[in-house]
Amino acid sequence: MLKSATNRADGQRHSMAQRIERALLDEIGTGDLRPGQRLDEVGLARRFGASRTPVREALSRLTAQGILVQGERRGVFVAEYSREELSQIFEAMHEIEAACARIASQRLTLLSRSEIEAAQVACVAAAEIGDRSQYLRANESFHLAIYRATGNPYIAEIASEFRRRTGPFRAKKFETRDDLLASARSHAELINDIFSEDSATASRSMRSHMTASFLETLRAN
Amino acid sequence: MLKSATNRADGQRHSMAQRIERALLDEIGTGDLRPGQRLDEVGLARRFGASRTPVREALSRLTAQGILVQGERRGVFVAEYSREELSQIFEAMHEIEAACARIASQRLTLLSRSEIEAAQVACVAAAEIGDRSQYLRANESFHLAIYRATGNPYIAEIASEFRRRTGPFRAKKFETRDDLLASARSHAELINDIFSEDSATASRSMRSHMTASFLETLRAN
DNA sequence: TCTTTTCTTTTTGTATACAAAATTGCGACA
DNA sequence: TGTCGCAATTTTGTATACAAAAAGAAAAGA
Repeated sequence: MLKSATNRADGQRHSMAQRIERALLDEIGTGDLRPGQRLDEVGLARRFGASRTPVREALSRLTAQGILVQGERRGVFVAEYSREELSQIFEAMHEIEAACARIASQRLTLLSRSEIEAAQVACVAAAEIGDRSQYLRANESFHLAIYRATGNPYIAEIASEFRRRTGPFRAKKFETRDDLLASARSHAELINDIFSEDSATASRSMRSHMTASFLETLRAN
Repeated sequence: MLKSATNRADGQRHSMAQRIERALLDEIGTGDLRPGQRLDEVGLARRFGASRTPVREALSRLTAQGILVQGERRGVFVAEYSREELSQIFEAMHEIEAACARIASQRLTLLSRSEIEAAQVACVAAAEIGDRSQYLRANESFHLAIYRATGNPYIAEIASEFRRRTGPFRAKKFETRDDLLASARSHAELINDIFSEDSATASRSMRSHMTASFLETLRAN
């Protein structure tokens, strides 16, 4: 097989290892790969038409990010969390999200306002037609827009990482169209409070949004 | 060469890749490897008496953690930050540290209190004899003890990561014995405020500690 | 002398081979 | 029937080989 960093039709110039990492991240995010599932190196290599080397690199990086965990004995698994662990992760996520909301509310620009609003429009649209996977994407854009609005890529990256890690668990709570609509309504309040440019209000509002999200997630898992 | 996950005299059972990762992390933390320095795969392989494969794995994981960065063109480098980037990183670190202090103050146990106190004793001892590298280690233990006191390994891990990332920059501000003593005195106040078990006080105190640390770091870099 | 082109060397990404552990399955023996 | 031990298989970690791409150096032309 040729070296993989080839020019692709889509113009992307990723290496095979990066492509595999992306693909796995995506499958985990959408819940396609379930927490606790074992990832077999040779199996993945066959699936992606590559050798074990780039698969190994992808798995290693995902492990370093906490998306995957190395089993005590054998194999790499999609990270799986107990109730206790989930609430610890959400506690940490609470803190980061609240900090993002606070900072974002202090640094809002016309651009970031419109990015957040645009994402919210997409959320409402997806919720109204009841398209779950479209809503998941729009919801992610919405939160990423808030992270970007902090103007701080480092805290934004941490927040995104937690979002990726909790993705498969949060995804479970969106079942019915009403779930989506309720989430979108919660966004609306959040936007109001962040756009108020009062950092304490923004932070408090994000905390309440996250608490609600957490409770629903716990119920669904 | 034999497979590397051998039983070692020190009882450690790390793979070669893990050992290389640790070693590099250590050298970066102590400032032995400078920000901006290029890490050559074959050179490292020779240095560690291994092949490129485990070196590659270590570099890949450190890159995923943001300790190293992939240069646009060629090579992996120790992450190097501009003034602007440094202040963004410290802003994020502020938030995490403040959250840790707040949570820790709410969840103090006898064990975590004594761990923090023990680390502080070591800090004072190192500062008094003016042993820089010993102080660096004791200081790290001190902050790790606070992170552990949160009872939340996830937020503790984020905090540790930021500490590792900023290590080479913070290290520069400890030059004279007086620098060490001043830092140790700052710790003492911090301990008081965290042990007061008033979360707002603890958080505020950590913010002021971090702000001071940041300003000194900026001056030194 | 400066630019452009071509050749050489280095570097990077991947494939494959192999050896050491660990796991599993099987059979012997109690 | 249960369990202990041993061989077969799988899995993991590392070494090595190789090909593509990029960087660097040297040579040719203006």
